[in-house]
Amino acid sequence: MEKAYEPNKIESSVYEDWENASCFKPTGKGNPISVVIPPPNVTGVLHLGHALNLTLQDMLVRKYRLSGYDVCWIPGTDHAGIATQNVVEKQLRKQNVSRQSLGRKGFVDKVWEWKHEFGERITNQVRKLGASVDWSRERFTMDEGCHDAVLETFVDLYNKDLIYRGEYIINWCPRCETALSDIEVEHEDAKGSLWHIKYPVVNSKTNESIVIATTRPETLFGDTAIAVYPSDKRYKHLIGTHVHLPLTNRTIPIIADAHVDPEFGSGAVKVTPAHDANDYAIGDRHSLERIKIMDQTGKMNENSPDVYQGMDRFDCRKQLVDDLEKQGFLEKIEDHQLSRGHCYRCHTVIEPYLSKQWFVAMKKMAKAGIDVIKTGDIKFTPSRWEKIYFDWMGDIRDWCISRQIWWGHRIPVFYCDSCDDPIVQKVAPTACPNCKGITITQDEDVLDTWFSSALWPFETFGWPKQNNDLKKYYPTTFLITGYDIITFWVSRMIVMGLEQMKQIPFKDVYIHGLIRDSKGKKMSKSVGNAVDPLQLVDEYGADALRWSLASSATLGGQDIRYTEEKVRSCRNFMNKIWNASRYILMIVEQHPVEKWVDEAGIEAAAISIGDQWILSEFYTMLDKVNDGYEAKNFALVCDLLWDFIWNKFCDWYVEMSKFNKQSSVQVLGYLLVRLLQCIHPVAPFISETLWSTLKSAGFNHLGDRLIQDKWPKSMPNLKNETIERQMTLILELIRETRHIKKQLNISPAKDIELIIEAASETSLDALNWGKDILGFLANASQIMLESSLKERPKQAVSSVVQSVQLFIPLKGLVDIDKEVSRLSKQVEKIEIELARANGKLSNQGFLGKAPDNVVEKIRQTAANLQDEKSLLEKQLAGLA
RNA sequence: GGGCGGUUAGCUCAGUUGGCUAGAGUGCUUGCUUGACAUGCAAGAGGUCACAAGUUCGAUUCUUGUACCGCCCA
Repeated sequence: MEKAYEPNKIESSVYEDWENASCFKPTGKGNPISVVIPPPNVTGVLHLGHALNLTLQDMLVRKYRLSGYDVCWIPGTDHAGIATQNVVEKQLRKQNVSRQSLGRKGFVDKVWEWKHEFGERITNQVRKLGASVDWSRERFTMDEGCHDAVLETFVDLYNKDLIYRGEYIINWCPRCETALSDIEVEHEDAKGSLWHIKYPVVNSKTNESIVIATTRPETLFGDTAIAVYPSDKRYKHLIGTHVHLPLTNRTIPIIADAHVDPEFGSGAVKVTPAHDANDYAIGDRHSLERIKIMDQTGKMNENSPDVYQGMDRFDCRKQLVDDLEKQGFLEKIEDHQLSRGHCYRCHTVIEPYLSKQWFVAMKKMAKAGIDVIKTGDIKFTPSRWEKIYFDWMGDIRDWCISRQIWWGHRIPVFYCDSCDDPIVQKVAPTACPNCKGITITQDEDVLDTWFSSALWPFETFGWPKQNNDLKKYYPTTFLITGYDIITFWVSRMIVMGLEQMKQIPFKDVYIHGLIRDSKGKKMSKSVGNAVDPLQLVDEYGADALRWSLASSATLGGQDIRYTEEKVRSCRNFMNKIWNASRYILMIVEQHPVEKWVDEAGIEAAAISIGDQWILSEFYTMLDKVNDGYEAKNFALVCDLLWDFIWNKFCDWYVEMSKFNKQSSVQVLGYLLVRLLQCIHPVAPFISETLWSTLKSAGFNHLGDRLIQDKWPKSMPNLKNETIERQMTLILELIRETRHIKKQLNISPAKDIELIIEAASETSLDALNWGKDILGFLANASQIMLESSLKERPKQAVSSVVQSVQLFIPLKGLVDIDKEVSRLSKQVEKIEIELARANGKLSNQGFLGKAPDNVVEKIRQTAANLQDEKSLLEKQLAGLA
């Protein structure tokens, strides 16, 4: 074995072996457990958030697999409509090719080419992280099966009046040239202006004008009214009159509408029904005309005066404000804070735009989605996300699902040239069923990507085809994802699962935090603070990265600050495990084992008290680890394993075992095997590698692969609290002895003599069996143990540990003054604690109201402290 | 404007229904080529648990308020 663990030499071959041996496929035995991966964007690259997400799923999946379940974990990728189209378009632009010049079919072909070329990049990254997904079931949200599921759902929902088409104000991205759903718009506070513009009243004898305040002057050409609050005294007399629309020769009416806020700006607002959602509503109430003044790229169109036509909306704003001012229409400009919507894909400012789109009637379906959480059929961890979910679902708006792009599932709606009714069906009709017309065109739009991801938990198992997988694995067992896509994805899967499957899509939803940089900033490519997980895998190994992420996934689901130091420390831990194994193998080589014991034989093989202690500690830890998995407390699981392996097994037991290697070899080997089983879900590569090393080095009883082995069995009979407590005393005595040596500048290696007085029966007991260990690890070849010393040893340094007196005779090295000061300090410390305990015990309220066991504990503490204090004082007196 | 989360050691974070002397990793100090590991070993130092009030025999933990930081929604 190498002196240090070198992950990059072994990881890929280990993974290949698993894959070749079909280790990731369901065994077909045991209770089914099923999971679907949140499909990453097929054209994207893996970031640390994916790494965290995959690690957590893989931990549960591997734990379930070891525990004998029939685990089916489905991988896949998402076609990510707008994002992918943007990426490919950008590539084409470099070759001076536009999407339009290729035509729809040519462009879509290009995207498929791209997908075939780069799609494997991301799945290989998933492999690098060690995710044990069943690649034979890999899916893509645009593959044939998913396409069929999408068509089936669309047609079905349409027939049930749950999908409809209508002309409304939607969020339009003028750069992507498509509609977006409400949640695809990111709102940002921005500094803007409030322009006050004068609209001259028609035929006014007093040359009166009405001043409106607007944040978007360029939409002026689309104004079809001015609205004021009905009882507003300033404007009441003008209601019903008309005003000149500045810079045009149109006139528009002044209307009264109760939704106008008289406090805002001047109290009068311009109404632009085709470019603002509120104005649309006003326009609807007053039957106003809707005039679109921009084209789909955000440029002013033919409905604006000639001079502005073709101008970008923001250039137009500048020009228009300039012109208004020159012609005296601009009253004033005020600073104004506003919230501005941006496209979540390209960050362009969203244009509210009147447009005919397809919608899913979420309002009608939301209640069922809320109920399954209320009843507890679906549980969110941490539960606070349930409230977020309720808020969103309770106030939901219908979901705009049509996108004016080419890459995606084309909407299965067909229009006949000769009649009006749309034909909605999975297969393109050859003739119109109404009028037999044969000129039929398909709807140009594709569906929102999230529409297909919403079907992911059942389309991946073959739906709408009914098959065994679907029967066996739906609903899935759990879902792990980040809180940023609860609304985008989780909520929609729930709604669609209930609608199409009549069953929830998953039972447990674990929501983890997002990964941020070391300063708490969101990681992003454009800011340049994004970290490539693959680079970390190369440098530190996948296991180290996985461990660092899993140990940050606490129950609270807080965001995680990434630091490379953390990964490095986990790499060190992997190396520790590697070297502990290396040591044990060396011992096994020196002391070959004929037959390794199993659970049935380990008790008899645990000869020394150290053996019994470490087994007890191990099984205590194992039970806690099992509870940790139950609670999905990933960080706790990691901490428990780390603490046991490093701080108990390596630091103490392995060191103790050097006292008698021959007798310890069984327990060393027994525990090493079980530790590898325990760490396998978090650190699959190193554990599998060590497993095969062990197998070829005398551990003949091991199965071929750890991944297919078993999770360790609990052994309550090997847990022994007394031994654990007694060992604590021995370890503390060792520590205290080393401490004294250090304080007196005595080499730790120097052999010394120990004189110990243990007055109580339990401590005397502990020392009787533990004194060999004490002597060995504290370098004391002579130990004198008494229940009661006749006199204080002369020329000795002393201390008290758990009411046990410790003397180290050191002729000529004892400095009385220093000893007095050292022991006095200890007394002082104890006195503080003692005062606190006695304070409680003299408090009638405490004695009367605190539970008996608590009172008893404090009594015991006080007695122990008192005891230690007296002993220390006795030692002080003896020094004089 | 509404909601959520956070504030614990120099740094990054745990802390399970209120109860033994508040923990870990990292960093720091000191000493170690101890026959697995310097990616290590040993021994240490380091905290008025943001602040204030309240509930309680008892508050890092529960309630309210304040301050600051972050996120989501409008």
